[in-house]
Amino acid sequence: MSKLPEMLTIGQVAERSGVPHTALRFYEERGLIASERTAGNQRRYPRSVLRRLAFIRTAQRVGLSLEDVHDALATLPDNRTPTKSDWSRLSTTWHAELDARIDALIRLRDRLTSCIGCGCLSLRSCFLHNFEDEQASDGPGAPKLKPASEGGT
Amino acid sequence: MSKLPEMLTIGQVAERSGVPHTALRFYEERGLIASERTAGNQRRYPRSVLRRLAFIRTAQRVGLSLEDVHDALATLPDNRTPTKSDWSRLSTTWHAELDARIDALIRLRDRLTSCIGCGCLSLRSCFLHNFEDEQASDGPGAPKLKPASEGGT
DNA sequence: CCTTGACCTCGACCTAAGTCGAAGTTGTTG
DNA sequence: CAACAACTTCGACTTAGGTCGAGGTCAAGG
Repeated sequence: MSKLPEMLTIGQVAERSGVPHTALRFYEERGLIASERTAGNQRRYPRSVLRRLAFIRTAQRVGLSLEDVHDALATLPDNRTPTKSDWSRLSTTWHAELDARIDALIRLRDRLTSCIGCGCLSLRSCFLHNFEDEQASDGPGAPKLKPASEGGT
Repeated sequence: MSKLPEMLTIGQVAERSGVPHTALRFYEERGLIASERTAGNQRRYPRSVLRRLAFIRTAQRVGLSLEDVHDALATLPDNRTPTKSDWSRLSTTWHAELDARIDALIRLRDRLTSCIGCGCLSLRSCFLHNFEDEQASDGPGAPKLKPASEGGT
């Protein structure tokens, strides 16, 4: 272990993480990542930012908002590489979130499948037919329409 | 079964579906739903729009874009209540999509779990540690960042 | 007939998650 | 030290998915 540079420039981070430099500044503005500055005001990122970014991107891929991610990352320390227990704490939260999403997707898929498989030409008793009522029974005003992120507490 | 009204006003649809009337007009503009007009230019929706809306909202909940939904719904007939085979065709497509998403989520969850469970305090060999390299090996320029919709062909 | 509420269009505005370009500064290298 | 790539900020722009309000029309009841 000899030449691993301590701090990375924004360009290096962009290349290594696959995240555009514009997005990196954007994430920093949003408080998702942090950097130090050189005497000449240029950003220098610790290597740990790469792990943070991997986490952010992964979370996004599964449909979580940057705000959700921000909240989760807020539990990690800013100024040191996260320890196992830091990650563990975070992971536990996300595990539940992921479970919930997986569950919702599976239920949707299975209902769709069983409806189509059930042979009910009239669609009278099936999911697709009745779904409207389930929706309606949320009551008017209830669905405040955050379609892709019901996990955020 | 006597008094089911043939056509619904936008207000009725909004109430029954839980979708705000503003969104209904928006969806119509986007070609996701359709209406007829009265002599006085007011919208009248067939009851089947409720099923369409249920479908749209459900799809959104699992993270699909309105464009994806639009493409799917384009396979349904505009002018008659969809038959079983109409829905079946659509459902088949979505089944694959849902499977893919479920799979991605499960893999993420399990990797997260095994990392935390593995006891690797150094995080040296685990998912979170190595993930950055996976990301980087997509190559620069590869990730064009549609974080939540990699299913759209 | 007149009121009232539901409806119409249209354009402005909103959040999220960024991108793009201009104009100026830094850092590296011949 | 000059050149040039990489960096800086800032504001304008983008797409998706809508919301809001103004100003006008339609429909139903008294």
